[in-house]
Amino acid sequence: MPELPEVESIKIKLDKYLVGHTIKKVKVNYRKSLKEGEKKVEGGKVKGIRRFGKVLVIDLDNNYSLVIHIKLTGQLIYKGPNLKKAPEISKKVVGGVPGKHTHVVFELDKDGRLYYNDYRKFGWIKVVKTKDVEDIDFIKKLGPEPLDGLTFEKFREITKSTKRAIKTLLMDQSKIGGVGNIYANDALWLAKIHPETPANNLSSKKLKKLYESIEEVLKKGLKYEGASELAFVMPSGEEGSYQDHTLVYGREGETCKRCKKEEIEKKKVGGRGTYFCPNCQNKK
DNA sequence: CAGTACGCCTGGTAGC
DNA sequence: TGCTACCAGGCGTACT
Repeated sequence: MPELPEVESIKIKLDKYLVGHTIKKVKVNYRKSLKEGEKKVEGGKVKGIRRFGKVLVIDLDNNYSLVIHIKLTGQLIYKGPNLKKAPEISKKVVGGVPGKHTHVVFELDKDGRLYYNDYRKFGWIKVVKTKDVEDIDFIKKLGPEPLDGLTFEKFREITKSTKRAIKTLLMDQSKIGGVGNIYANDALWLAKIHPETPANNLSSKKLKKLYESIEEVLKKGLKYEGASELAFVMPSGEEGSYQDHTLVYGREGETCKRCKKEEIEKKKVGGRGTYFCPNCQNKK
């Protein structure tokens, strides 16, 4: 599911394609995706793209911004002059572009288009004044980011303050911003920590290893431009490739890459599918 | 206050 | 084959 590396990969592409374009018209096909205010962005020229955790912000030169959370299956697909050759659109773009899951269409100048697809309709787009972006609830509550601002001291403080399962804590956006299921699973495997270990039971040594592991898996995710499982694609319509390089995520039944002794197990932790090696990641 | 269950959605899949 | 029932999953909300 789109997490920090996936959303950052989208951001990098949007920076390339969108900046300089003017939004001419916005068409909303499904009201829950964009509730109100779309007229306010018409006529605005894209100045830049920002990311806060898993949220994207498109800043315009008319003092308004688009804040976008693509949740599980949202897709932002660009067509226009800044994408020279039309790439092959992944079949993960269910229904096509535009298609039956295209809920919002941004018509741009120079005959460009930005399509918002979302087949499960969990994602949202908000129109807010640029100066108010950091005041919207989701961003205001967001914890520090692993690759930008989360120090080890802060990480230790967060983990020491609760007995919740470490994996659930890693995915709590109000504690740490940007980590979701894929990278939480992989970081815990890399640090050899059982996902259900109470956060405040981890030794300093384990914590340090986990802190470094989170950074490592996120960087690897960025290198491969995110994991295209479910519906993640970049604005070009192309997939990322981290799904081919996950450490444990999605590898139920496969032999552990490290110990080569046990098979990866899957169980629910805090209601989420969780993968781990019962040999490497013991509870001690 | 901290922690958890539920609802939002639809494509995919298991079971018949 | 075709039908139904159920599930995943980020996050807001309601509840304990």
